[in-house]
Amino acid sequence: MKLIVDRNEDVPTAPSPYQASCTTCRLSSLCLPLALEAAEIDVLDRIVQRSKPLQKGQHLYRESEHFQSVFAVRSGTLKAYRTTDNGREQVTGFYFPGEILGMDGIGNNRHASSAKALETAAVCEIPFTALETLSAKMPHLQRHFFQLMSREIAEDQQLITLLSKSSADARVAALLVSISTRNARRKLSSIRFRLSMSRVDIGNYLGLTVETVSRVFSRMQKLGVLRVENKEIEILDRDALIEMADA
Amino acid sequence: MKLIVDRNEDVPTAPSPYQASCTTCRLSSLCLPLALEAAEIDVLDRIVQRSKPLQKGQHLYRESEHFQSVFAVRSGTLKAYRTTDNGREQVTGFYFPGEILGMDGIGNNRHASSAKALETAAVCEIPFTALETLSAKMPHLQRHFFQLMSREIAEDQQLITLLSKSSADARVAALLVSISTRNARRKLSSIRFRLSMSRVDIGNYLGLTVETVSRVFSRMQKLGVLRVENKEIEILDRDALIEMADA
DNA sequence: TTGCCTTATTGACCCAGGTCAACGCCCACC
DNA sequence: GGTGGGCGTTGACCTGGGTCAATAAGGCAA
Repeated sequence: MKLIVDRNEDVPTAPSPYQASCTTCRLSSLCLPLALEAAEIDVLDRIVQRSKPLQKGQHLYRESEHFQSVFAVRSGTLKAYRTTDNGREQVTGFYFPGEILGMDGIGNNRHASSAKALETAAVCEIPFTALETLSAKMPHLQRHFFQLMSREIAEDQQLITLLSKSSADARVAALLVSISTRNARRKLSSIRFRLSMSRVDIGNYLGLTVETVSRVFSRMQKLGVLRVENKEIEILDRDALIEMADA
Repeated sequence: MKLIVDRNEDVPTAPSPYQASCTTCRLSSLCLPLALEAAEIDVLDRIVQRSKPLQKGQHLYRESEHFQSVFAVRSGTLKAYRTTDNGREQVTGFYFPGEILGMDGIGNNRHASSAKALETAAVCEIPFTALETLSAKMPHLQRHFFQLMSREIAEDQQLITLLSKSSADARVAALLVSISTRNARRKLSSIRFRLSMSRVDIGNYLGLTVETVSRVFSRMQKLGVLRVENKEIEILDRDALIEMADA
């Protein structure tokens, strides 16, 4: 039997192609416009570029390409990853609707990672020089963007902590709790959802092999913490999961 | 026999207590003033607060304390670390002269990590609201601060990559190369230096036990890549070390 | 100087998770 | 609606690094 899950379609409501505006976007409370006043949102809106959705597997940008913009996810999921000197791939993050990616490129004017769509995905492109100019004029925006970058640092540090010592169980649990929490922010179910990423991506992100990820899922299912059916996840015991995440 | 190492004393040159100014500071080419014009540096200088040096073991700030300022290291070394829910400590970074720390606190107005001096250390305090105000007026400063934060993100991602899959040898090698490179930026020897952090801190930072760190040092010494005498390190074969770092 | 305490090294043993291999199941494409 | 190729699961075995323990070597106080 299939788990029935409320899918987040994130369909733009306006008629025109790829159209949407920050004012009407239902993600504006998570995204850049947060903390801006109506008039300010209009100004921001004018620099944001919306284009045709990415297909699954398509790149938004690639490592070491010239950096020009940061991006906000409107729908779908993307993964960011970098390639090590010896050719290994390392997933550094997953990005869901309302989240911003590409900020790691500001430092050296080239992208420090690649970003690829895990499913059909729509993004808003925010040209960085325009954002800078606007930030200098709109203190709220400047503040908010500093905060977004800071949070990305703090989240990376959390991942560092996770990778540094935690067991395989704790890593997987932590990822599931994170996805669950982020779903809740977007008013989606925090206990039933569809994993848009493959086991390979999960393992790569968490520093584990596919086999281990698979075994952890099986084990958690046996313990009655999760229900797993392919990519569909149901969290049966959230407290236990949170417990496992910091063991 | 002891390795003889040029120590970086970083003594302020001016007479007044803890005095220094961004204009005369020999680290200004690495630190915030970078990319600013002389007149702009003076303005920045006026918001920077210098205070009495920290003693070894003393905290600069603690996790979850109210966030007010970021800090630039003037001399000495600090480590940043966070405490996990289950009480484990995780070192998230080491900070050398010319580097900025505390940026992870901007996101939620409280410090996301603690910072502690590994030896006597002097820092410049940069009140964040003042920095924000100044940034809005000085595009170069705003740009530079965005870049600094972005680089912190990119560096954290590099650490994530390191922790995710690399062997113990690769981790230690990568840390040594990093310290070596950062020393070079400060015009110090890139092949002979003193580790200001303990083996425990190194292990904690790299997700290894003290024993493993110790064994790696011994092994590298046996291979003729390093010379290790307590905290004094001499890199004998930098290329081999770089090679090991991405194995 | 002595002595104590913290930090580092080394060895012996063990285990979580990696590796290798086989297999089943989806689903995408003829 | 069949079939091929990826993706996921499971089992058996192996190994890098963790754990535990003993010892050495600094470093600081008195």
